[in-house]
Amino acid sequence: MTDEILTDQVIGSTNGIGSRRDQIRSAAEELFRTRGYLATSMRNIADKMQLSGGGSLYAHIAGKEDLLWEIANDAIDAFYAAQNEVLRADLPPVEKLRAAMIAHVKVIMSRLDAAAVYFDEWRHLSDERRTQFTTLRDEYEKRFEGLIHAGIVDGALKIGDERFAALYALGALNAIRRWYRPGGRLSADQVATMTADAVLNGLR
Amino acid sequence: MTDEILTDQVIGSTNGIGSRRDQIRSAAEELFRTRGYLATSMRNIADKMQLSGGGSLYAHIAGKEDLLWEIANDAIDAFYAAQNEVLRADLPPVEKLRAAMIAHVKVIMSRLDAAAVYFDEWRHLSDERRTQFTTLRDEYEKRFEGLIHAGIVDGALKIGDERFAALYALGALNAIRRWYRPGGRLSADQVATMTADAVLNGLR
DNA sequence: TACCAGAAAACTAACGATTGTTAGGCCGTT
DNA sequence: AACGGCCTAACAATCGTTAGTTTTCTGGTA
Repeated sequence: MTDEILTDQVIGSTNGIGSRRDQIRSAAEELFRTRGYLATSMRNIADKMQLSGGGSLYAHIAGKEDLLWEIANDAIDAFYAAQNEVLRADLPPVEKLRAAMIAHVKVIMSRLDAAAVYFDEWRHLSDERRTQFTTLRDEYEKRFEGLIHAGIVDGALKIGDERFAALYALGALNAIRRWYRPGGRLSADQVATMTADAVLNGLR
Repeated sequence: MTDEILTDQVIGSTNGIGSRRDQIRSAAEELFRTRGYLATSMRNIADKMQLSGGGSLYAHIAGKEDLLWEIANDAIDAFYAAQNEVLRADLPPVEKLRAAMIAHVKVIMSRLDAAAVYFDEWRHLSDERRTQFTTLRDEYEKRFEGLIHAGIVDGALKIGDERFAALYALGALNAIRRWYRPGGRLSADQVATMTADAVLNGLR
């Protein structure tokens, strides 16, 4: 959003493997998902980076919560970007809803670590940041609900309760992160289409 | 299981409002859901009980993790009890599956705090207890999958992938705990039947 | 009813461990 | 020489838990 952040991102991406800071954030992402934010210590992150003490990390970051905050924003950006692309497309209402659901699920499957922060660990953000986060997330979900509304108006969806339909749809989609793992029996494409179709059939 | 425990339960239930130990467990349940297990200190629990220090709790309990363990088992027992009642009934396959889904959702809605432990906080159990927990939970979900299998064999469900169907169904049902609150616009009965029907229609 | 002994519950202070974070020094590269 | 990256040690705060003491409750005796 700000010039500051944009500058950081450009500088950080000058070498191929990602800046040291990005590496730290990746390590934190995985630990935050597998153990949880509070159960992950700075020394755990340092261990994963093969550093011998949590203090070494502070040459690159300002604090533990900053990592959580950056990951949460990363996830939000990914969901918005995928959704915006769908919203720009010229499709009939139900097709657009289906595309949005598939896009949503694909973000989850391609970013399982960040998704864990987006769905669970965000509550450990500071008060101010937590409010910012939920505001953006609620807006995202509201746009999703708008697509369902359009589908009902269009007549393709017969479900009566719009609010329930949105909660049900997002709940069913988000649950994927609990069991999907890359390299499993079903491909990401298969999981995405099967899930989106199951939700759509459920609302018809 | 042991005489000890049975005696405790009998003694603990002699007064109307529940034993002090039960009150502590209730307070812990709510805090574990709203803040998370690791973010809840013994002093937080004591505060909620209007006690002036975490030490006071140890006249009634052996340790913090015991609270988590008891709540997790409580939740497991509730799910099993509801499922067993359905399994005993003499119903056609799809009706039985539908009844099991409704029963499952109703346990979640009537025990939101315990459900949070069942779905999220259990991972902070000790290694041994965590293994015991997941074993029981997996068995419960396997029985659920059996009902879906029966529905497919019966011909009422047309979904091809049995494993996916089970994961989708449970995921959609479990998501309810994220937004349902007692006293809301929709009654528990409405939410239960609407959700079960949406899932069934999705698998047909 | 008044009393008292024993138990149960709660209070307070302290413990060792772990937490996030800081500061100062060391080493290799530029 | 200067800098970035890492190491080590230490800090204050907070954690679960323990121990010792005091308060409160309970039930039987006078």
